[in-house]
Amino acid sequence: MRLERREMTQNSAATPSVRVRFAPSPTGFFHIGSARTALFNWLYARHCGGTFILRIEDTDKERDTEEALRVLIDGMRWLGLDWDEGPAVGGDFGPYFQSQRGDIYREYLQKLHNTGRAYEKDGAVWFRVSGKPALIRDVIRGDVSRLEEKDFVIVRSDGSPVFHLVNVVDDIAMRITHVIRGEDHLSNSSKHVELFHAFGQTPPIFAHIPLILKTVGSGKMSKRDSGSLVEEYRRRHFLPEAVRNYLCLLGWSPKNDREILSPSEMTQLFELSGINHNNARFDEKKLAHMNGEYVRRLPFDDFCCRAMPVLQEAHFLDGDVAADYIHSVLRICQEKLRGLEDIGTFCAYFFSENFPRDEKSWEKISRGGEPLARASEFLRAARELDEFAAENLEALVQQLADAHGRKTGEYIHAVRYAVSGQSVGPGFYALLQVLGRERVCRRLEALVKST
RNA sequence: GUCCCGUUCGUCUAGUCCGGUCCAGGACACCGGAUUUUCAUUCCGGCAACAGGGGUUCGAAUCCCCUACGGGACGCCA
Repeated sequence: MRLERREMTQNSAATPSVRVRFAPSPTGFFHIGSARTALFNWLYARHCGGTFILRIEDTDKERDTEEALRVLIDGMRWLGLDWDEGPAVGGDFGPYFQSQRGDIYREYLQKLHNTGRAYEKDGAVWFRVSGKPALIRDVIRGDVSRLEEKDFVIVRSDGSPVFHLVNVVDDIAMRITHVIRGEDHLSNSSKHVELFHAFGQTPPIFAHIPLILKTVGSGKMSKRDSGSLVEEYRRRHFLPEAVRNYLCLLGWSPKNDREILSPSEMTQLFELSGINHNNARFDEKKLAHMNGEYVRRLPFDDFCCRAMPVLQEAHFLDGDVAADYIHSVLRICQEKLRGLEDIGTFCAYFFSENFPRDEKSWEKISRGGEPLARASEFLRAARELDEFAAENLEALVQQLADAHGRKTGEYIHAVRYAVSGQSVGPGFYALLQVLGRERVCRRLEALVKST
């Protein structure tokens, strides 16, 4: 795979190898919008056989960067966005933390002083603009011209360099070919283009991607909005591949009506020119739907591996639970789950006698018949059954229904509620078989006696 | 206020560059039906959009202009 990519770049000899970067500042959160920016950079690098760089813009000393960096790195890894250069992996253009690049910034700043483009005022260093409109070459928007009218600060009076300067210097020093970032930076880009020219450099190609808007209300999504943080989905046991898949479809489309895409399909089809121009509203329901689809499609073994931590977290496995039993439960539940986070409520009655009961379903069942009577009839018959297996149970319910002139559904509803407290769940007969005769009869007895 | 970007079903989008095959396709959500057990699974069906107005053209969702609306940026934040 790696070799193939290298070959591809060599074949398109005229274009230098693509180098893109994701340059977050560690704030302690990994915003879903940042994640998508990272994803688009990653996809483009992988598509072109280029290099994906992770650069940490940690110029704010106030924050607890240790912990904040962890959130970022964990989030990136969780989403499967591996970087070729950056923290933990190194590279030829480091260091990859801006807090460690002071000498490089001073060196570049000197160039601006030498050419008269930088001057001091009020203790800060200012950049002298050219007075001409900057041309922003953007693969998504086309050419955008913008006049940067006023000089701006590039080094604060406390000596620390400003974002605009370090961003451009790093992009030059790291030989970035494409700057893929949020549209909120489009207006900044005229400043950056001016700086590139002042350093005697051709600016990189820009790709300003549309923003992600709040689900309801106006404005872009912020970290305060529900569902806006990557770590939240991780905590809720969403599958990272589902989150990644949803994110790549927000502002980009493979143009063939396909939605579930494997990573290799994604990287193969991804093009910057195919990115939309307009902002997209975030839709948690669609994400949840996609997550459910991924969960149901998981190979069973894989599903088990991912479900185990969820069972543990719900304390379902605190006692001694046989591995076979767990597997049987998971086997019948997988096809019905909307997401791993539902396991807590969906599977509780398999592991505890102290499971929640949905009173509303009971009322509904009671309105339509006499569930207690059906439960008693079933209980008597179930005790006598030779073998407590799905086929036998199905035959038994059919017999009861025939004998009493009732619908099988009446027995099923009553018994399901008695043993699970729910009106929904896995296939009924499989459910009983997995629970086993002893547990089923005990729960039926409890219900019949209690009323 | 100034500058920049945008505008197809409620939402994400295909179609726009290269005008006719689009009385606009897919998906989520919603509504209905089927699976003679439910359902949150699966299958089938339904609802629903080219922001408005002017051009150009035999013909415009697609090209041009204006208006309206939405978004972003205007920091010694990043």
